[in-house]
Amino acid sequence: MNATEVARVLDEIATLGELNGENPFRTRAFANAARALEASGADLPALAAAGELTSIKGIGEGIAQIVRELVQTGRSSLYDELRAQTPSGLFELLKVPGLGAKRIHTLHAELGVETLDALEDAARAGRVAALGGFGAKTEQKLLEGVAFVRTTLDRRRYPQAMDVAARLLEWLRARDGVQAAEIVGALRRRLEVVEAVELLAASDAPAPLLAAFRALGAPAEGAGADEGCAEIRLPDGLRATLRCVPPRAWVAAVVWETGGDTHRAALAARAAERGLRLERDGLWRGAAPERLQREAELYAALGLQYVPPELREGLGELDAAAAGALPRLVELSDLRGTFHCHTTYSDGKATLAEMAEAARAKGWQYLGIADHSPYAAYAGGLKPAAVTKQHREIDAWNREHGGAGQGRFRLFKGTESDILPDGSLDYDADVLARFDYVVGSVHSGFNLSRREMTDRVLRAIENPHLTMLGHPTGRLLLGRSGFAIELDEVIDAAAAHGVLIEINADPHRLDLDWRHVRQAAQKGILIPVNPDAHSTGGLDNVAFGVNMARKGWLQARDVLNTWTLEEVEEFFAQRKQARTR
DNA sequence: GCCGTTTTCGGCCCGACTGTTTTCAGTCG
Repeated sequence: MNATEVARVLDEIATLGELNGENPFRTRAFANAARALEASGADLPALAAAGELTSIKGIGEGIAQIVRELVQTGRSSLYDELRAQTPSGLFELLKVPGLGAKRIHTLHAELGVETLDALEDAARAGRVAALGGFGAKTEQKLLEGVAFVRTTLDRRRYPQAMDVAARLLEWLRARDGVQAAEIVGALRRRLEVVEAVELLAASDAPAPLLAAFRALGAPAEGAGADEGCAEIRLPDGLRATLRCVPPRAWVAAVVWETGGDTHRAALAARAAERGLRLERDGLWRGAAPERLQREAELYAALGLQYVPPELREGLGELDAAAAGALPRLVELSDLRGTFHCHTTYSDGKATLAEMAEAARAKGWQYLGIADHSPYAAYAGGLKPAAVTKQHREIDAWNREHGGAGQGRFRLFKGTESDILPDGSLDYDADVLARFDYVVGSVHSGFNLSRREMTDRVLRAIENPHLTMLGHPTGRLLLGRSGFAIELDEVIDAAAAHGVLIEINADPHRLDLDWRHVRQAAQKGILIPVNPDAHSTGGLDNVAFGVNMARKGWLQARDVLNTWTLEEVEEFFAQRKQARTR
C-alpha cells in the first residue's frame, strides 16, 4: 500500500472510532496521522523497513504499527475489527446535516437507529424528540436532512464519476469486437454532478459485450427492456449504462448520446428542416445514411459549427453555431497561474516554497497565495504579524527564485479575507492595502435571510480593497446547498465595481456555478479559475474549474489567469492604485 | 493516540451558532 491508500484507511479508522463513541482525541490522532501521511508523500515501505515511520510528525509507535501492518499485508486488524462491529448504514447517517458522530452514537444506542430509513421512522414517530439533548426542532431538521441525503445517494461529483468511467472505458476498449468506445452523456458534457456513467460502444457483436457488462454490477432498478443497452448498479451504488451500436451508426450515436435532451431535440428539428432525419442510428437522407467520420461532419451537414460537448445543453449553442459565432473556449493549457491557494501559514498542507515549486513545475508564470484571515480561526487565519512574516518570505522567494526576463516566475501576495457578518472585510484597511489582491469569502453565518446575505456581500463588493469574490454561494456539491443570496444583484454590483468573481475549482464547490458564469462574463466580469488548493496536488483542481469556464462559454481572455505575468501585474497595480488613493 | 515538556501527564484549532437547556453539548467551518 502506498501513502495515500494507508492514509485512507487511517481516516476511516478515525470515522469508525467516532461512530463507536471512542475518545475523540484518539480518533483525531488517526485523522491527523492520515493527513500527515498524505502530506508527507513518504516512501512508506522504505520508512517502515528502516523503522523510521515515527519520524513523520503525527505518527507515534501505536499508529506506526498499524501502518507497518498495512504496508506489509495490505490489511489492518484494527480496521477489520471496527468495520465488523459498525453497521454500514451509520456512514450514510454521517452525511445528514446536523448529525455528527456523537448524536449518531446516541441514536444508535438508544433507539437502535442504523439506517436513514430507521432514522426517518423514529423521527416521524416522535421518538427522536423524546431523547435527551434532542428536541422537536432537531427532529424536524433531521427529517429534512434525510430527504436531502436521499437526493445525493445515487449521484456523484465529476471526479469520482470520471474515475469510474475511465476504468470502465479501459475495460471496454480491451474487449474483443469493440471497434470504438466513448464516455457519453452528462459526464462527457462535464456536468459537475451526474446520476450515471454512460458509455457507448461500436460493435457488430453486442450480445456478449452487454452480458459481460451486466456482470459488473446488479441490474439497475427500472431498467427498460432495450436490447441494445445494459443498465446496471455498480457495487458502489452508481448507475452505469452501456449502449452498443453498429459501427456504421457510431458518429450519430455519439452525438445522440452526448447531447442533453434539448440539444438533441434541436438537432433533430434542424435536420428535419433540411430534409434529413437524425436518430441514434444515423443521419438519414431518405433511406440512405450520410457517411460520417467525425462529429464535426454531422454538425457541418446541418450547417453548424462543431459544438464542443460542454456546450450541448440546449442554451442557444445551435443558434450560435449556425451563425458561426461559437466562442473559442478557454483550455487548461491557456492557464499561466492562479490566485487562491493556501499554505501551512493557515490550513494548507504544503509550505509556501512547496506550493511555489509545484506551480513553477506546471510551467506557470505566477502563483497567488491567499491564506485565511483571522476571523477564520478554525483554519488558522493569519494575524497581521504573520502576514508580515509571509510577505517577507514571498519577497525573499521572489528575489531568490523569481528570475528575470524569459521564464520569470512570481509569487503574488493575496489573502482570503473573510466577509464578516456585517459585510466588512477581515483585517484593517492598512493591512488590506499591503496585499497585491484580496479574495473575499463568506465562511460563517450562513443562515442570514436572503436579503441580509445579499446586502452583506454587496457591501463587501463596494469595499475598494476587494479584488475578487470567493465561492459566492458557499455550496458543497452533494453536501450542502449554498446560502440564500440574490446572485443577479451580486453580479450586477460586481460588474459595476470592477470586482472579479472566481470559479472556485474545488470539485466539491465549483462555485460560481457555470450557469451564472456566462451571465457574469456577459456583463464584463473577469473570471479567475481558482483551485482553492490546500496542497500541491490541489493545484490540479484548476482542470475542474476550466470545465466550468467552458460550460460558461468563456474564452481565454475572460479568465484572468490566462493573462501573462506582465498583464496580471499591471492589472493588480492599477487596482491597487485605485483602492489606496 | 500523539506530542511536548514546567519531560511520563495533560492538553489536543477555536469560536459562533443552534437548540436544548437554565448553563451547556453538539455541530460546523
